[in-house]
Amino acid sequence: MLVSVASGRTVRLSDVAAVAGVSLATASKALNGSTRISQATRDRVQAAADRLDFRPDALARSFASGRSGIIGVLTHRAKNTFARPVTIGAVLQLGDQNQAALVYDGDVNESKAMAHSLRELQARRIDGLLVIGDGHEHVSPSLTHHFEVPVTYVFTASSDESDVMYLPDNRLAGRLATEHLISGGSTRIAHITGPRSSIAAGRRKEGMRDALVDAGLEPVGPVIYGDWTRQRGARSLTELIESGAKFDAIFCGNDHIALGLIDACAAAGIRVPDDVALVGVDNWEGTVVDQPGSRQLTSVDLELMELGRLGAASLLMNERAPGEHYSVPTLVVGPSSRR
Amino acid sequence: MLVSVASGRTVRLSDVAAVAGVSLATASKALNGSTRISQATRDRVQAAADRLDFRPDALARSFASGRSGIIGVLTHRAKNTFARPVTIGAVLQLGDQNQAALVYDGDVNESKAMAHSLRELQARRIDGLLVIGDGHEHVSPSLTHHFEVPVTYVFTASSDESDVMYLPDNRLAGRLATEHLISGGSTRIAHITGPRSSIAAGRRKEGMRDALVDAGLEPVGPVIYGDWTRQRGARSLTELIESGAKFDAIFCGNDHIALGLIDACAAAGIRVPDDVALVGVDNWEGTVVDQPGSRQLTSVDLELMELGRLGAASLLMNERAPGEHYSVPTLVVGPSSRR
DNA sequence: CCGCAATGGTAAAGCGGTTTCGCATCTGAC
DNA sequence: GTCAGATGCGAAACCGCTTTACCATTGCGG
Repeated sequence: MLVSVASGRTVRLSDVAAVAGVSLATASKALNGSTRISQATRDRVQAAADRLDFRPDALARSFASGRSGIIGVLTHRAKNTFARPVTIGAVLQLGDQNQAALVYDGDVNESKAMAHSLRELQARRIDGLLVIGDGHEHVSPSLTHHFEVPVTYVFTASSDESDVMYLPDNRLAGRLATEHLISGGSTRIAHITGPRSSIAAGRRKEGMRDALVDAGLEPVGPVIYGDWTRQRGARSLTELIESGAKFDAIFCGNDHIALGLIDACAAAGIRVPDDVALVGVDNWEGTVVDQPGSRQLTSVDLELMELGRLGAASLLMNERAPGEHYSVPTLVVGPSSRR
Repeated sequence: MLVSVASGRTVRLSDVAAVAGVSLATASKALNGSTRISQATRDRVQAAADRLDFRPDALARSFASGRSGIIGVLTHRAKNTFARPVTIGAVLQLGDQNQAALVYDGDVNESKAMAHSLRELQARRIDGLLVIGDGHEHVSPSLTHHFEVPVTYVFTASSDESDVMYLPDNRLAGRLATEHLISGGSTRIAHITGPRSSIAAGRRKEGMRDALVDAGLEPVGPVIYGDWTRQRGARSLTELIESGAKFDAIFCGNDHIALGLIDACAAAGIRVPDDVALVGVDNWEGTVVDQPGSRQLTSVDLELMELGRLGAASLLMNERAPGEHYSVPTLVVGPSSRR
């Protein structure tokens, strides 16, 4: 129905060679892109291969050529983090390129389990390694020198700046959010975000500042640092108000904070978006299923799945530029900023 | 820091054999579990292997033994569905068992792309195939006869009942939700759910009925079928009220419907949970990040990641029981039912 | 025409293990 | 003391393809 499975025995390269009337080696070269073979022969072999429905035994091919077709993936607590869409993206991209993924989950800080994973990966003759972090909160120790194959860091920075890294463009995210608020008419924009130690938070703030400068606006109130949770977001509102700042919009470091602010505003009688427009980051409402009508927030989507895809694809490229590369965030508009 | 990588060249079995003073064949047999080898020799070889830090080249081993160490995974639109946690669980489980995952994403209904994926998988000499569906809405066509390796269906039923299937226990989910409402004091429980065609919806309803029967209660009002969306959930409330039913709780087929009902109740001046207690299914609020305080709903978590793990693990078992197997759902209590 | 380079193709050597098969050696029974 | 059977080990085949020699043509300039 779906596929007429090959009848009987599997077709070997030797069969193709026999049918085409050439030697094994010639057949191999004809099918792979070697020069030093006439076009006529190449066509003949190709025809024979097509007719026999030849599919090379990937395992044997790997073995002979030294490439396993397997990419190692090291995730940092993939279970309950934002790394999940990244991992999904990476795995799908690898599949698109016919590469298998050997995924080890662990905690970068548990060096014992980590060591075990690393050794397992080394033994597997993987063709490349993808290290998937947990956002851009900190810097991860570089593992590159442990491997002879390309290593890419996704969703985390490596301690070695010459490593290949793929990160969400947090700075641009901050800019997009802020520009959106400005274009909606806001002129007094405050900022409530995650921990001061978070690199991502820092970059988002920079992006906000860029946008403000471009628009000739001044920041309003102190930047309120906290953690990424809903409750903390709610409490931060009080803090912001007590600072005496007068604001008509808040750029929230992430969606949880923004949701906390929605609660807090409701409690304080502040109308959203009429009195205060809110924008968050992560688009986590859209992460699972994006159904119209289920959205509360305007948010910047960091395109994490795309990030995973980019990172995975980088491993198979010939020319790999060191340093940071970015996925491009997109703005998703919801009721919290729509006036 | 993390690992002191083996110095210099990789250790081959021949090295081990040389050090142990035995032949290649003997070394191989000693390390794998062959009988016909003396315990003394076995120990000697093992010691040598340990000392040299020998790790067999997985690729060569695969090639010789015929097992690739790769499991094929066929997902149905993994991008934007509930299949994502299932896929993550499967991939992590495979990693735990040192198996690589070759993931192809597609639409089961697009037979052309599907055929391509299947052929690719067949060529890869995969050791098993995991078919990941998109819930238990319909029945998927069985692919088992296309492969000579074990095939497991996860998160979907196969058209062949003798296939190995892993599904969420939707019936138990319905029972858990209903029993929770009953234990909270509700006696008049209505039901608003997804499409009549959905197998999952049907089972959840059955589970609800089981619990009602056990408690000596009668169903209240007609079962309202619709789709799984928030808006539709909201509209269904009107429909339920117009039916004339008097209810003090609603078991919602999923969380989106439940969220729609929360909106609709608020608009209609019905207090949740005081006037009407609500329970949903999916626990999608907890799917991304479960932070205290960010929860609105009581919901039954279908444990989809665990489901993926179970399915993946089944491929490597020796004895595979045909038919349906279940992951056990858990109840997560939130404000929507807490009185 | 001869020699050399370029070209098309083949035979054979891996790749790094596992597994079969056969030869020793050792054991124990008669 | 012999001989059958069990046991331990090593030589060699093998998995299916890639790749590196190397040989045989052909083409061309001198």
